Amino acid sequence: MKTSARQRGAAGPHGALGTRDRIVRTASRLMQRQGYDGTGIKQISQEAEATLGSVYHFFPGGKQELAVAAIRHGEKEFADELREILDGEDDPAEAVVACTRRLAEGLRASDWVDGCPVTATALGTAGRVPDVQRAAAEAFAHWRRLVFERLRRAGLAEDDAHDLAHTVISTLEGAELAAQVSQDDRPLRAAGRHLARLIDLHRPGAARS
Amino acid sequence: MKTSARQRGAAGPHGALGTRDRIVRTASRLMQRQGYDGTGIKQISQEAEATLGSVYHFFPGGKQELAVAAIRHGEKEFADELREILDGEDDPAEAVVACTRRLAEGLRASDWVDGCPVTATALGTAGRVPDVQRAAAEAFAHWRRLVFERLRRAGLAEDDAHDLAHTVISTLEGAELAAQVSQDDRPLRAAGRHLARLIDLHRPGAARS
DNA sequence: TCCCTTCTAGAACGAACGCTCTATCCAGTG
DNA sequence: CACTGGATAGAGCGTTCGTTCTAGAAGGGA
Repeated sequence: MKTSARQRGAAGPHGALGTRDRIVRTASRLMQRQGYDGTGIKQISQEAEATLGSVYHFFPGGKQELAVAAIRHGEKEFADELREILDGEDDPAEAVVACTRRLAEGLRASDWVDGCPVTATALGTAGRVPDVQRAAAEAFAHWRRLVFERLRRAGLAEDDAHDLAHTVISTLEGAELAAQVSQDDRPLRAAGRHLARLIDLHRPGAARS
Repeated sequence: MKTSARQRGAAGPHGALGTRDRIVRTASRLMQRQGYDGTGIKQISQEAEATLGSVYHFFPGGKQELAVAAIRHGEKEFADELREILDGEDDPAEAVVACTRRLAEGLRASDWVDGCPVTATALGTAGRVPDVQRAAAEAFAHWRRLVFERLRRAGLAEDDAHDLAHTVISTLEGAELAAQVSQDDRPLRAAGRHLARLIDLHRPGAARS
């Protein structure tokens, strides 16, 4: 362990994380709430209990490189959660409903402030920062693949699973967004019910319309 | 007409609009692409061919008041489009598919830059600017009501229409977002197919699962 | 004619922005 | 001990931010 001996108080709200990790996590959290342009490097360095020098030491590419790292961090975090929930239920439809519940819990617990960690960062930079947009696209693709594999494991046909994975991710994102803006979890609950019904419709042996 | 005689060249890309209208439209368009924090008052005034004095004359509340006006403008614009599309098809499921097609066309035409006019503005200010968030929530509610009324007109039960309106708006928003980030209209096409199937399921006389 | 309101015009302010730069600290190596 | 290189520290750069302020220009009513 190279840097741990150098932690000053070792306390603070950041545990025993290295400086780089603290910066990335703080950047991810702040950009999730305030977007790319709304989050300053100095604010990140302060809340991460790092200094400006450290930020530019670890991210010579500046704010853009930091934003990419923040998006990738958010992507992995949500991917882990998604995997856990999807694998925690026997029925794929119930698993998706559990996802909507988890998203609603997270939103409510943060007073409707912490939405999708990728959306807010990516949306404010639409096209202006190609690296950020590419990282965001990869995040969506990754999450979609997790849903796709879960649906395949439940026996759905490849084409059906592929299309449904698209709609599951889109609807989760949109419902989380609508819930956040409306400060109301009804969009997420409706999304859960409807996605479950869509998945059931494509289960092997289910009645096709 | 009070101000029209005062238009300078009357030319420019803004037609014969009044100064206030030019400012609102420009603000809406810029915030749609760059978000709230990414869009400066000076940029708005320049692109609107107005001056800072004019901006603060019409919007004494400053950037926040201007953002609220921009969101309301975007809301009305999309509401008109939505109403037109929903009324343009006999079948409600086909109408929703037409919506996804229109969204895809708009995105592609702008090189995947112009997404939802409300989302980008509202997301960057999550909770920080209550007026903006309230305006965004009203926009979503308004669009949802349009879908709800269309579904009711097609004979759906009130509860079904209510829940479906939620999911239609959420999924349209999410799929537009995913399409924009991925620069690919597949999310919107999948969303259209699945939403249509959901609506068909709830048509009066349709087989219930 | 003069005044008043409405609207246009842009200089100027303090604050914050992203970023660069130099200086310092410390563990490891010889 | 001196030297090295990763990491920390923050003053300061030029620019832009949102906002304020004063001045002027264009009709309408007296």
